[in-house]
Amino acid sequence: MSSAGRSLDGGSQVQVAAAAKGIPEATIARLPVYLRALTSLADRGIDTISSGALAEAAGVNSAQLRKDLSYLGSYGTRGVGYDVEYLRFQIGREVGSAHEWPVIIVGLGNLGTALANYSGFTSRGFRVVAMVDPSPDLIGKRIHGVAITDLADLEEEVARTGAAIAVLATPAEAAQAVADRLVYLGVTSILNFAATVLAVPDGVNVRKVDLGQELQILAYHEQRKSDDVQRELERGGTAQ
Amino acid sequence: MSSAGRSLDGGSQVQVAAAAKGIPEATIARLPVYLRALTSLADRGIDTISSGALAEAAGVNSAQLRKDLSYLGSYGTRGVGYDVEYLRFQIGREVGSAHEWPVIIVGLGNLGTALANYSGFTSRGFRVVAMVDPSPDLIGKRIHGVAITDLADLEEEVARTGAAIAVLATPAEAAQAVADRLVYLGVTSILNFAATVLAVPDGVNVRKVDLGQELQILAYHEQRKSDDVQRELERGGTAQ
DNA sequence: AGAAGTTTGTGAACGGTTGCACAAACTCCG
DNA sequence: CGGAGTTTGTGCAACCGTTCACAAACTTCT
Ligand SMILES: NC(=O)c1ccc[n+]([C@@H]2O[C@H](COP(=O)([O-])OP(=O)(O)OC[C@H]3O[C@@H](n4cnc5c(N)ncnc54)[C@H](O)[C@@H]3O)[C@@H](O)[C@H]2O)c1
Ligand SMILES: NC(=O)c1ccc[n+]([C@@H]2O[C@H](COP(=O)([O-])OP(=O)(O)OC[C@H]3O[C@@H](n4cnc5c(N)ncnc54)[C@H](O)[C@@H]3O)[C@@H](O)[C@H]2O)c1
Repeated sequence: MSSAGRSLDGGSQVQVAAAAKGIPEATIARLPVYLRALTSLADRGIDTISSGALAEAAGVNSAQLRKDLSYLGSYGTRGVGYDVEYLRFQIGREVGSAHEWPVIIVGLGNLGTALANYSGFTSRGFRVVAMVDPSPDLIGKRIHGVAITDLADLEEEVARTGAAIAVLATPAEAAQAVADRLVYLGVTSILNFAATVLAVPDGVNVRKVDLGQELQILAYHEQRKSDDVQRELERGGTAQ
Repeated sequence: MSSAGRSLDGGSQVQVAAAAKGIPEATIARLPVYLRALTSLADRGIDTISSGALAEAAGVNSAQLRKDLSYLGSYGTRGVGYDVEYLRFQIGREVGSAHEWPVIIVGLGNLGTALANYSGFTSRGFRVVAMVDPSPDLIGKRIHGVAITDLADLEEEVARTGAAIAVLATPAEAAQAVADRLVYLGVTSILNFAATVLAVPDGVNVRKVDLGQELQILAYHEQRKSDDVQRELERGGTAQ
């Protein structure tokens, strides 16, 4: 039960909910980066910026930035640039930070607790409205004024808070079962920290964050770097 | 100082160290996923698997899996499949989990501490050999037998441990300065958790993990889901 | 007002990634 | 031993994402 249309994930985090309107997935992934850069600029009192400067702040090519923004509309002025505050508003509206999203965290071990304590959450339009864990040691504890409740009460908590976004920080073995329950309860977005591939029906978006995977990608490149040095030494030493 | 060839990051995590040999970056990003699936299979006593079954476990298309593996060599047997243990060894060798990589963590607040406590680290070929933080409350504390040292001793710690991979979990404001020092000390791979764009010279690989970004991508899709419902209601109500 | 300078928005070319479809290579069974 | 069945490895075509390059639209200066 509950492993219908797949829509799995695996390395490339691309999966669309239904038939998309038009903005490419790659662009969507960059919008938050632009938003952060704009916020930083606004904080420093800058109110107009060119695509070149904003692109540099966001770490992308300026043509790419302009193309990305062009999917949202024509919010710049030729010969001038973009109004920081206005552009921020427009991207924010697109990304959905107009209203505050209620989020439920499942699993409050090492990682889940760190996430719950994280303040950067709030400033980006998310609020942790519920936290559940089966451990008696954790139930009742409060983080930022919200109490941890029993995993058994997951149903009530989701219903009570209306959270559509869940953060999964349980052991890998438990992740799929929890995800199934969440999906059944109407959760349609899951951020998965457990090192496992989640099967969810179509219409549910899953993004995974896998620290081990990231490190292994870095290790691969490290490996190649030392391989190269090795090869160079050999070439120098025993010149064929 | 120290912002030479850029090699920045921004949404799409693609950046190659030098001139790559041949394996596409997209494939490299999936190898750890395959590795994890193979380990899980091996634990369950399965010793042979077809591309179809492995692809399902990894959440990818079977043609893609076969193509990915073909970059490494011909490790399968037609009509049979892949030997789990052998394939695991081969991918592991490629990814660099043959030897254990020393890793230094900078910044041991909420997140850094959670990472340091994380055991899944070790099982994937990484060992936290040093942890530094400027806070007097943290210096001297031990996690898994390793003591937290003063940020001022960063130079000695990197030299002593020979770590080429660093994990950055400092506040965003401090990240660039720490990265500059790390790069100067010879660190060539950085996993960045701070919500900021790092500028590093060519030859240094940066991967970033940004929880806020991930949530905002999910929020975007949530937004569109409710937009769709909205539009449908309107269409039903005031049928033009 | 007109010319020179600046910067956006986008068509078009390019390069990388994915998935199909099928020959080649194997196993199994009669 | 030969034919049926299975599964890999890969050429190829479609797709997606990135970057170049330039006209259009604006500002500024004279
Ligand atoms: N800690 C890290 O830095 C880190 C990094 C990357 C990935 N992860 C992954 O994140 C997950 C959590 O890691 P952690 O270090 O916090 O582990 P942890 O063991 O500290 O915490 C797991 C928590 O989940 C709870 N739990 C157990 N069974 C549950 C269930 N069926 N439903 C809901 N909750 C349940 C436990 O009570 C515990 O509080 C793991 O899958 C881990 O692989 C952790
Ligand atoms: N906690 C999370 O769940 C979470 C999630 C996503 C991103 N982040 C990001 O990760 C980073 C760390 O988050 P956190 O919640 O652990 O913050 P934190 O404030 O709990 O920890 C930051 C740590 O960095 C140390 N530090 C301060 N200045 C430093 C410097 N110059 N060099 C080295 N260390 C320094 C501090 O002493 C502290 O221990 C932040 O950039 C945050 O935005 C955190």
